[in-house]
Amino acid sequence: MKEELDVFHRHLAKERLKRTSQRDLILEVFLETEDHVSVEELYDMVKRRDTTVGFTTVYRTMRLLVEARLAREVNFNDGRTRYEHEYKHDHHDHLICTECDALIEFVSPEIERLQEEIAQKFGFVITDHSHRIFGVCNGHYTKTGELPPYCRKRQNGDLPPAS
Amino acid sequence: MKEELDVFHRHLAKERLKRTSQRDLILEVFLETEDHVSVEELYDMVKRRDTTVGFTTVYRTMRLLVEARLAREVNFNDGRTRYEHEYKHDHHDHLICTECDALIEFVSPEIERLQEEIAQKFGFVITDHSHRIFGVCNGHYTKTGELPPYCRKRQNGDLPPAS
DNA sequence: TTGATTGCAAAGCATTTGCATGCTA
DNA sequence: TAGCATGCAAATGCTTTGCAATCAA
Repeated sequence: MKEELDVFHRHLAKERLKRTSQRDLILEVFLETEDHVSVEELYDMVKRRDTTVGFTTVYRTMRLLVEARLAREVNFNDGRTRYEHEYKHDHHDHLICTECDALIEFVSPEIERLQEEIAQKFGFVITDHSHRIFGVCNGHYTKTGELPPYCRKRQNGDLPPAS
Repeated sequence: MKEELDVFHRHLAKERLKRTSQRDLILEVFLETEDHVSVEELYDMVKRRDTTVGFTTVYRTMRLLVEARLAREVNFNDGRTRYEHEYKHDHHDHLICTECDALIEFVSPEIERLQEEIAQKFGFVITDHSHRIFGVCNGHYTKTGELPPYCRKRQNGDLPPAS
């Protein structure tokens, strides 16, 4: 927590921006959740600690956190941008259950390597990527209906079909 | 062209929906472009042939084409949904240049296989996936500034950074 | 005939912007 | 003090919906 705050403040200083209580609070609340929060969800959480913080400020602060490489935008096709921790979190991709709010993070060095190969073949320099696998999780096709333990719940239950 | 029209009409019949001149025209125009068109772009193209067709009808027809598996939604983070041909077009993913409108389609059976492995490991049944690699294409870091020939132009030049 | 389709206008949503006020450096 | 930040309201941009008129089956 301490470390991320330092990173943020250094970023603000570098950009000649100002440290404010709102910005600090939003970062603090963001760091406390391991969920993939939307601005609205984060706003609700922030509001519980300080009712005066505005919606717009959360939007603007999330942009700053992305610039400071503390947050990373993700999109699960539910119509809103979500954010996950980026600082000292290895890159990963997502398995997304379209039947429930199950979400699994996965890492595949082999896929990353193949990506590089492909990019190289076409003369591309990769800056970023987004690999989303949509499907149906265990709990939704097995008879028990139980969610596998590694299926962490998402915040919003309703995902439209994949794009 | 003929074949896709048949597929469409069969889909309409199956769903007890009606064949209309607007729907036929929109499909026809969609099939004529190899671009990843947005609804707005498609609407403009349709308008040139029939000025009476409405915006809403294009939206609604694209939904039908997706249901009929003639079109596939894609999203390049430019704030609008785009569509590409799906009928008899093998699945592929995209390399997207964030500096220009270059777009490269790629296929990687190895990545597809690894995806399956990962999904299986987590008890997922894959229904769909979206793998987008954002980066800078050849023409934007080589001295010549020339676009490689396989960089097909997109319609809109301004892509925001990757999500 | 009957119910689906159309096109317009209006509504919905997530996100951004304008601006007067407030606060950091 | 200078100018960045804030929060509200209004605007934006894409997409959907309500509805009366129209049209396919």
